[in-house]
Amino acid sequence: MSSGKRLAKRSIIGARVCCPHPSQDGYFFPCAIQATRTGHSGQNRYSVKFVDGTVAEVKETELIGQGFRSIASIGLKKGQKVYITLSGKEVQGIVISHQMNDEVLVAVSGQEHPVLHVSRRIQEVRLTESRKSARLADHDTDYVKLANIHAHTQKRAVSGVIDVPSSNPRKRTSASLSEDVEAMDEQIAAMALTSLSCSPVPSHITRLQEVEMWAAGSEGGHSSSYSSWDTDGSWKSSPSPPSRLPVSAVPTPVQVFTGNSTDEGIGLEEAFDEPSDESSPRKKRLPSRKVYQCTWQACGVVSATRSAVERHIRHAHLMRQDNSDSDLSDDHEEEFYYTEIEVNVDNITDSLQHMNMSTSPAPTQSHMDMVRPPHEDPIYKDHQYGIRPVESTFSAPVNIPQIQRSLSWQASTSGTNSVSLQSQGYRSIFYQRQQQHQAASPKSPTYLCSTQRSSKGRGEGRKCRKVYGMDNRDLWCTQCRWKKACSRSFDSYA
DNA sequence: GGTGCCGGGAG
DNA sequence: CTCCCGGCACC
Repeated sequence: MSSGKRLAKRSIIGARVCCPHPSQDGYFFPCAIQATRTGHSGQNRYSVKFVDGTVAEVKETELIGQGFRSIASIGLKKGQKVYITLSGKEVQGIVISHQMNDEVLVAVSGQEHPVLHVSRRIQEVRLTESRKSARLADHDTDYVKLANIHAHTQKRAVSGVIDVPSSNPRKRTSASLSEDVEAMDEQIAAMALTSLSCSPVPSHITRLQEVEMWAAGSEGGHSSSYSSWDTDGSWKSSPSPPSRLPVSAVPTPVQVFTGNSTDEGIGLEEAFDEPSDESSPRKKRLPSRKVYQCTWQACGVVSATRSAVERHIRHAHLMRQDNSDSDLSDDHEEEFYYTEIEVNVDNITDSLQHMNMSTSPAPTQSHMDMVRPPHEDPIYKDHQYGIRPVESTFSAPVNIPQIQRSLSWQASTSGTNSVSLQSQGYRSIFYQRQQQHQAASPKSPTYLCSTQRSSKGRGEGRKCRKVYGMDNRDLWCTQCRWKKACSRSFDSYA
């Protein structure tokens, strides 16, 4: 944009549009129109330039953007990077599914919160960034780290996958899951690894992977660049911003939201969202506390205590009237149907209110899952892994086998650089948890809620020192570093 | 001896 | 405030 030649006011040249990237099979990427000409058939053809410098000539009908086709006219493939508005902020996400009814399930990831699954109408999904928020900038940072770690692992595919939502996902067999894994690996990984240097966390990447990659990426020496539209309308490309790994962010379960499109009042979004008041430098250090959300399909009831949510699940979903006075049933089945949410104390009141409003039991309470015995749940079969994902209302559960695969390749590829330090720190948590849960019960979940420390005697929880070791003191929570009461709860669940 | 963390001090 | 650490109670 320094040609000095002034473009006509309405010139299409330079317009930001999106079109399928020639080397990214069907995935739409932002690009800028460089030139236009009229083809033989009278149809306009456009020369566009992508972020990565790729120039392609495309037909007018391939362009998505103002004056061209609208996003609503296309089908979004899973893995497509998109932007949506979440609580008034624009966030990056990855398409998990684009349903026939034009509903798009998007996985959004942030710094101090789990991966969110957000549903949006196709019209509300954008292929390009419409504005740059501080929050989004942070996301960019994280995603660059992901790109870094991908590069570090010599482009080995992250074995994450988006589970194809089916009418009844629970009936899917392990075999079909595995097939999906294989089928999607190539596609998704290719997108994540190649020109998508600023790609968001692929939704299919489990929380574990995500954390590990974050951790690993923060030390990444690989200079991947990230690009975005600058305010002057030109592409800006810069080296990876300094990493700001949220070390203190304890892995928390994937959160699933059946968020409506109005962007209002989703509890976790409140915590996720940053208040306009940025004046306090200590914002990110706000103490947080945990609430417990029922993950039974279409429920989402939030309780302040674990026992409360367990009671809710036991009575409302498991239809158990027995054990009414104990916190857990004999088989602890209710443990699988809630998840822990960490919210800032400042936000918690609002969060709870909002969550109760926006994720209150949906009218689909009569879901067929209620009549399906738990042992038919494929998820149950995966408990051998000791990892229990939260199920999505949109039937896009995290795929368990991937976690295993991820662990294995992470283990085999770590140690090539300083990356391994932090990722190992996190990995150890999960390994230890796995072992503990396996020992405790074959059904024991991993992503489990930490106990409130106050209810446990001192030393019963697992602290940063134990988890990370003295060598990784920088991974400890601040409290532990200061020899104060650990602010994290590595639940020993024993 | 290792660990978790209270209490208190320095800046 | 943040950051650090002596020292104590547990294990």
